[in-house]
Order: sequence, then structure tokens, then C-alpha cells
Amino acid sequence: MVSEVEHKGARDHQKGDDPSKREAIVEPARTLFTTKGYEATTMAEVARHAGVGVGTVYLYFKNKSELLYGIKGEWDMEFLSFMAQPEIQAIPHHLRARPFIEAAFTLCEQHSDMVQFMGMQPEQVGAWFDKDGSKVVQALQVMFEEAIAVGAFRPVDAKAAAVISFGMVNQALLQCFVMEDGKDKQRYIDTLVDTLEHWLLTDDRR
Amino acid sequence: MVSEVEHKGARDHQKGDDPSKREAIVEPARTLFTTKGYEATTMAEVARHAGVGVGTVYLYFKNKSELLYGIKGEWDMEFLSFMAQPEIQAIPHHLRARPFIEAAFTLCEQHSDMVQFMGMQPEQVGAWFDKDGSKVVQALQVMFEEAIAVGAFRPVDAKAAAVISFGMVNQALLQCFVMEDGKDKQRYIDTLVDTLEHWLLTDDRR
Amino acid sequence: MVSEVEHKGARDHQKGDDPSKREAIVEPARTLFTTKGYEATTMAEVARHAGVGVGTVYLYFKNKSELLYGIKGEWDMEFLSFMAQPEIQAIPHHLRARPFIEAAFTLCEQHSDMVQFMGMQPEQVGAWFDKDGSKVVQALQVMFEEAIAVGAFRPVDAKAAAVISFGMVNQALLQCFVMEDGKDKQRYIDTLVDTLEHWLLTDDRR
Amino acid sequence: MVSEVEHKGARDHQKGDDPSKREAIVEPARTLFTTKGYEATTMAEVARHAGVGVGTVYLYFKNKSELLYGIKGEWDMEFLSFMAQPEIQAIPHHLRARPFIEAAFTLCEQHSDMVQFMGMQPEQVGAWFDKDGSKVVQALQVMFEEAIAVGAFRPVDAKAAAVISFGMVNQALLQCFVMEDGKDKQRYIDTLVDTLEHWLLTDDRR
DNA sequence: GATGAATGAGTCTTCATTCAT
DNA sequence: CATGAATGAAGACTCATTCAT
Repeated sequence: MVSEVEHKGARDHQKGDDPSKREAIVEPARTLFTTKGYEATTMAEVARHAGVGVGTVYLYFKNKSELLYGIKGEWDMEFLSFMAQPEIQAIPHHLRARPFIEAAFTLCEQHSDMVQFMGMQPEQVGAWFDKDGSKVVQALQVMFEEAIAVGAFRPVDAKAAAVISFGMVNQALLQCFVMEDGKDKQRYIDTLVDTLEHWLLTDDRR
Repeated sequence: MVSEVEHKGARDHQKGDDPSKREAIVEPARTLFTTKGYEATTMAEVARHAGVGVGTVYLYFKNKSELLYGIKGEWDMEFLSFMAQPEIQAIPHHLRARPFIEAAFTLCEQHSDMVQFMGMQPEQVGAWFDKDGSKVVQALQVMFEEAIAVGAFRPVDAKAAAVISFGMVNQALLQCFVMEDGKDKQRYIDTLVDTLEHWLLTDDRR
Repeated sequence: MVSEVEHKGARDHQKGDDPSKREAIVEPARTLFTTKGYEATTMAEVARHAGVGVGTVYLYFKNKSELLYGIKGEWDMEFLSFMAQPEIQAIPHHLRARPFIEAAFTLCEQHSDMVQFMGMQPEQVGAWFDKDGSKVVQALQVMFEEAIAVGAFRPVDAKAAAVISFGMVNQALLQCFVMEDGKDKQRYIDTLVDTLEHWLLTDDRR
Repeated sequence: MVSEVEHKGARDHQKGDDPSKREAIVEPARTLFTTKGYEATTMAEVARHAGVGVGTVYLYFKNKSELLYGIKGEWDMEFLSFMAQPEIQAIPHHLRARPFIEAAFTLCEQHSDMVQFMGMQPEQVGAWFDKDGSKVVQALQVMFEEAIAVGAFRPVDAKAAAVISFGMVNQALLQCFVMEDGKDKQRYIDTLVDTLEHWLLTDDRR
């Protein structure tokens, strides 16, 4: 309606496979879901903001839940791929806390509206949230197990630690970017790093 | 749509005055909101579970949002009054972690449905959530400031620490009671206590 | 909206139990379903013609299918109760054809719009049509079995005969009241009676 | 909305010209319409089963109704041409009942999905159904008039008899192939033949 | 001629809210 | 005060139809 969908040269479309159009839908959906809430956002709104027809949204996402899932999945992927980066993996565990936290904050600053989805309750969303815990928590657990194995971290319960650390970072991001305006970023980063280091590092490392 | 609720003939009763009936409405509302989610719960359901007519619910709460507000306020009160208990206050700060966490888990076990509200996002609910942060986080902050002042805790940023500790406990409760069935309670309690003690206690206290 | 819902004295309503209002919904629904077809009729139209809100229709019928089912069931009941009438049952089998056919035509004349539903296809309607055959066909089958047992009818296959006689009467009603304007009623009645008598009566009875 | 389909540039091809492709569309359309019902079948489904694009269907049929019209017409033609067969016409009227019924059942067994269309209500389909009655009934009427003229059939009302016989056969086919699985074919054939012979044949012929 | 991505009007259905009793 | 039948605005989703390629 606002003609922001350029006439791109290529022409081999699958059913709902144009990544640029998919992104054009996901982006306003993310903003609306986080701004107004999932239930309060209508598919028509998403479509209007995306500059496409309602039907088109359903061409790319089977239903409203799938749209949310797509957003959540996108974030997970982004976060996971960040954790898998060679640069991050190269850092010894006992020095990982700060760059890790800082990266998380930077990532969330770019998509500050996305923060809420990290802690989204399964009941509120439907069945798409895997009961075993989100991919992110699982990845954290694996990382903790490694760190404990190599003696970098104290021998804590890796599963519980993953949940707990996810919770503290998530809440800090929420407070920092959703409730406040992001101005106290450094304060939360510093405190989080302090928390993790005192909690997890073996005494000789601190 | 603005003001068409006033002008009640000439009755002099307040709107909803019977506290026991109010409680009879709030209680199932809490259960339903947390079990099925706010949007998925209908006023008719709340009324039916409360054993009153739909109209009666509107006698005590102007609308659905007000009902949610009532619940949130009640929970805050319950949590806050727990924190203000003499028994809790009597415990020295450096020994408070375990009884505090254990009490939180017990409290949440009793009202396991309530857990979700701790982390409820303001945007998802409406405008009723005070921007300054929840009462609970504020209370935690005060407690931390005291503990730091008396030298029981390391000198961390009390505000950030309140947010972070709230986040970790909340996420653990969520994982324990909502995602899982509460069976690993002890595991999460132990790890949380471990976290708090290593993070906050001064070295000579650990 | 047109204030045609009288303020009747009584006041003990169940959920959707006011028979007069139920009838006020069923009646236009029947007309619309038969005039425009089931799929082409919208619930909003039914509500508008009934002089009630859409929601009210859903108070009396769970969904569109149930509304159709209600209509079909109502017709079946009416037809069945007609067949069970003492006056009809009193007539000896070999003389039943004419009064029976005449009654059917009279009944359908009153609800001429209803005729189509007799022959409605199960697939077009959903799952509400019992596979064993409609109640009407079953009732006919029983009647045929009796008539054959007492020697009033020739020994034909009662089941097949019920289907066949239902088909011929139904098609005649359809032709007479739906395709034509009912003017040739007598012609169809006479031919149907002739058909049944020549087909079913034993030679000594004809 | 009235006339915005004309003004095609300057191509000189007729709309849909390839008869084999037309048949490739009609065939699955018939199956789907009869299996799932007209409204429940989507143009996309028809296209997919036909192995062509949606747009192609619209090249051969202006719209969904036209597609239905095409199917109905095709069936009528097939049935009519069956009735016009020399083999059938050669049989003397008083011996025609059985081969005729048997042929109808065989024909319907081959296209068992087509049965429903015989009795299709005009209102349910739209305006394409000629008010004068279906071609099939007309053909039957002609045949009856001939049979009566040559003294093969009793002098019944040919028009009504056509309707009635159409109804009985149609209902039997419906019951046999749609409601049941076709297993009792012989039972219905025998009873139909019995019906027709007792009803129509002159006493000296029976 | 074919195609199928895009469209948006139109459907059923839900549910917060009101108000007559 | 209490009730719950009635309401209709609003939402998710479908699908016939078009048109650029």
C-alpha cells in the first residue's frame, strides 16, 4: 500500500520462500508483538505494517502461532550462532563471562524489542515451546558442562545453572531495555559479570 | 464509551463490598489466568468457577484488566508480607539465602499457578504495571542495601543485584513448577543458594 | 432491533431454552438454507432475519452445523410423529397409500421450503446424518415389514422398498414444490398412489 | 464489479481450446465436487489434482460455477447418450426395465462419484440448472410417452411418472453407492425392476 | 498459453460488557 | 444486590479471482 516492495530482478518464487518478503513480515510482527503484546496484535495489523495483504502473511506463516514461532526461532538462531562463533569459542571459559554478556547486550540492543520473547511463557504461546527448555538454555547447559569438565567452573549443577543464568541475564535485559531505556546498560553488564565470576569461577581463577 | 457507567439511580452501597465474595472471585481468576493465560481466560469462566453470575464479577471489578490488577496486587502483598515477617527479618543476612529461597519455593508450591505473574511483562498486561519496577524488586533492593551496609554482602550494585536475583529465582521457579512438575525442587533450591552465597557473601563468610 | 420479541410474563430462562426464540431462529434459517443453500447462507443473515444478534444464535445452536441439524431433526420429528398418529395407524395397510401421500404433501406444503432437506446428501452436510439411513427411511421400512407380514403388501425387500418409496415421494415433492409452484400437486399425488398400489398391493387387493 | 473482465489485448486464441486438458480438469473436479462437496472443494485443489496451475483452470472455465456447469452437462450427455444407444432402443419397452436399471447401476458404479449430481438441487448450485427440469427427466418422459402409446405401459401420467421413476432410481443409487459401499447392488436392482414392472406393465405383460 | 503469488472481501465464531428482571 | 441472556464488535483464517512474468 506504501509501495515499499521493490521489483527485484529474480523471479523464481516458491510457495512462501521469498526471504526478503518473509523478513518484511517478520520485522513489523516482532515490533508489534513486543510493543502491544502477542494477543493484542492482529494479523491484519501485521499485514498492513508489512505492506502486504493478510493472505500473504498466511502464505509465509500457517497461522499466528507460526508467525510467533518464526520470530522466536529467528532470535534463537541468531543467539545460538553467536554462541557458536569461533571468536567466542576461542576464549577460555574463565574469561568468557564479560564478552559473552556484552555480546548479549549488544545483540539485544539491536533488536531491543525482541528481549521479551526470551522469557516468554509456554502457556501463553501454545505448543511451539519445547518442553525440554529452549535451545538457548540447552546450549548454555552444554557450555557449563564443558567449563566444569575442564575445571574452569566450580562443579555446580549444569542444568540448574543454565536456567539460573538465563534467568538473570534475561531479567537484566528486560529491565534494561524494556522497563528502562537502556541507559544503565553498563551497570547491569558489570553486575552480571560480577555475579557469574564470583558464582562460577574456581577460587584460584577469581 | 467514555462515561456511561455512572449515574446509578440512588443506591448508596459501594460497588463491591463483600471481601469474602471478592476473594471468591480473585482466587479462581488467579488460577485460570496463570493456567490458561490472561487472554485465554473468559470472564464467564471466572464467574462460573467463583460460583457467581457474570454480572457479579463486574460488580467487584470494573473490567477484565481491573481483575488482573487485583490479582497482581494481592500477590505482591502476599510476597511482601512474607519478606516482612519477623522470622525472616530475624535471620542474619549472611544466613538468609537458604531460608529465603526455600520459603519462596514453598510459597510458589502452594500457589504454583502464581509463578507466572512474577515475571509478567508490563506491555502484555496494559498500563497498570508501575514503571518504577515491581514492589518485589524494590523490596529486594532495600534488603540488599541493608545487607551491604552491615557488611554481610559484598558491595555490589543493589538495584542491579535485585533485578538479577529476582530474575534467577523467577526463572528457576518457572522452570521448576511450570515447565517441569516441581520434582527437581531441591536441585534448583540448592543451586540458587549456592549462586547467591558465592556471589554475594564476603569471602570470610563463605 | 425491530422489537418483535415480546416481553412475556415468564422469566425462568435456561441457557438457550426459550422455545419461542429458538423457533424464531429456526424458521428463517430453514427458509434461507433452502432458498439460498446451506453454504451460501451466513449466520449473520440468519440472525438478522430472526431479529436477534449473532451471538444469540450461538446461544441456541453451538455452530452452523448444529443449526442445520436442528432443522433436520425438527422435520424428522414432525414427519415421524405424523406417521405415528393413531389416525394413520388405524388405517389398514392396503388403504394407507393415499392418505399417507396426501398427508406428506400437506405437511410439505406447510413447510414447502423444507422439502430439500429430506434428500440432503450426507457429505454435503457433515457428520450429523446417521449412516444407517434417516429415521424416516427406517420408519418406512418397519411399516413395510408389518404390511408384508400381514399379507397386505407383496413380499418385497422392505429395506430397498423403503429407500425406493422415499426416493419417489421425495423427488415428487421436490419437483412439485421447489421446481414448480405446487400447482400440479394432485397430479403427483395421484401418480404416486397409483405407483404404490400397483407395486405393493397383492393382486386381490387392487 | 460488473464488467471488468473484457478488453483482452489482442490475442486471437479462444479461451480454453485443448479438449484433453479440459478433460484433465473436469475429471478431478467431478471427483472432488462429489466427494467433498461443491463448496468444500477449492479451485486450487482442482488445479493440483489436474496437474495444472490455478490460472489454467480459469482459462477453461470462467469461474467455479462454470466448472460445475461443465461437469453437470457432461454427465447429462453421457447419460442421455446411453439412453439413445441402439442396443437400448432395440429392446421392447416391456422388457426394458431390467437392462435399463442394470445399465444405470453399472454406469454409476464406474462413476460412483457422479451419483450425487443426479439429484442436485438447483438452488444449491446456482442459476445454471434449467427450470424446465433436467434433461434426464425429460428423456424419461419421452420414453414413457412412447411406451404408453404402444400399449407397453399402463396409461399413467408420463411427466409425473418420469419424476417418480427418476426419484426412486436416484435414491436407490444414492443409498447403494454413497451411503453404503455398493455391496447390495443386486438387491436394489431387483427391487427397482420389481417396482417398475408391477407399476407400469399392463397386466397381460407381467 | 501457463503459471501461481498476491490479494482482501467475507465467513464463522468468541467474549467482554450491558441491562432488564 | 445478583443474575445471565442478549449483544455485536472484532479477530483468525479461507479462497475465488487476478495479473505480472
